[in-house]
Amino acid sequence: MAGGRPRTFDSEAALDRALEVFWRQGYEGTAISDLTKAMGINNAPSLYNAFGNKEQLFSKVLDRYADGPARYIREAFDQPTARGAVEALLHGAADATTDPDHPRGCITVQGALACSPGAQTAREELTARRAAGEAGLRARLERAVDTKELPADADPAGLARYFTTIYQGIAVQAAGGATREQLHQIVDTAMTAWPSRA
Amino acid sequence: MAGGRPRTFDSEAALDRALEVFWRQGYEGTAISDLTKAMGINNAPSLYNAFGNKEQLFSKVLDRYADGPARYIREAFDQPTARGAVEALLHGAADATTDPDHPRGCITVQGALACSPGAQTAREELTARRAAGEAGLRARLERAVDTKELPADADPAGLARYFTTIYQGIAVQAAGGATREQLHQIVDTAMTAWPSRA
DNA sequence: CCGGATTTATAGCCATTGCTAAAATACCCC
DNA sequence: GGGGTATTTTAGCAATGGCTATAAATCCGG
Repeated sequence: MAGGRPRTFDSEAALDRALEVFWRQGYEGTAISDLTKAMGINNAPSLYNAFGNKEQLFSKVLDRYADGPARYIREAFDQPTARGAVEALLHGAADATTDPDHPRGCITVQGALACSPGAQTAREELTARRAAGEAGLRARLERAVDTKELPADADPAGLARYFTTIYQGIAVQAAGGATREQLHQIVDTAMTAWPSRA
Repeated sequence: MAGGRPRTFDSEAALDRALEVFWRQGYEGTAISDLTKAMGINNAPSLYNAFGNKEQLFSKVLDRYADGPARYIREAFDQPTARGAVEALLHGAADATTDPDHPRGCITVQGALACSPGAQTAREELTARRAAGEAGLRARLERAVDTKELPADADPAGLARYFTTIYQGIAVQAAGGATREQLHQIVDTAMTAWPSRA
């Protein structure tokens, strides 16, 4: 009743299940036994054999997150205008963080904001991913200055930080129980700060 | 070398030490042994005797937080104008979340955003405290409508959610390493959304 | 139908988790 | 100085943490 060749086991589906658990419980609140149970893996050794240790699994899960539930982030940058990109990003966040098919909030924010010394690596990985998102937004806004969509005196770095702050605040609000409609309204208010050509 | 009457042990100072640990490591990332070490208590039983269990200690720590490092929040509401109150609140957050004498961020946000089922009580307590802060802000903004500082068609509840979102986003930004100056700039941008008397 | 490769499962590592009963100690008041 | 009280200590509970060595079971290629 044991063993055999690789059963072409669907590791993507398993990662999706692991994502749900990490998303809901955070890195430190998730035990290996929680993961094996959720992933349909019977024993811890099988999990370690397939995905490495907890940190490595978490990293793979974050990749899967970016390609799945958070794909809207990358897609937002494809909008023709920078303003459209920011709107797609933030309204997408309002939807994604309240999707009834997933835990509330954003794993990148709530996965490991504060944690014990033993989880610093996970925390730093999340910090880096958040910084990467902000940097991508800044790049898009810089381009908008070049194309004159934004005035020459606009501050792309400052605006990127502001809208990233909105994004992260939305994640906290969602984790606290805010409704989807309330979050969309927050986005509308936030967009008020968009620079007008004086 | 053991025992004795109550040594009028300074429990406030001990709570301040516990606050530092919970603040930096979160509820679930903090072990009782971390707390006893930081608080200058030799044994776990002494801690339980003095402060109850972990949840109760956490709650006491949050009270101490509200009266100490986060006192600026209550004080912000004393500003003569609602706009002044919001500015005091958010600029105060920019300072407090980057105070070199304390861990970065806000314990109310990063204490237990996502956690295991065993820490739900702590999570719910933080959620409630965040909601209470938002409710206080809403009340202040409703008063501003009454006094005509805000236009009659302003939405106090929506504005309170927006500025609370900024507040919480600032906490995440601070935890991620943003500088104090960057946070103050975010606040300035956020205040752009303040309703103007059309 | 067997040998070799591979993945399972069993069992257990060592450390720590939050928490507590019982015993030992030190203090204050009389 | 003795009695009573309060506290600290020692020791340990049952459970779990992440992780792994060993061994059993299964499949494939031949």
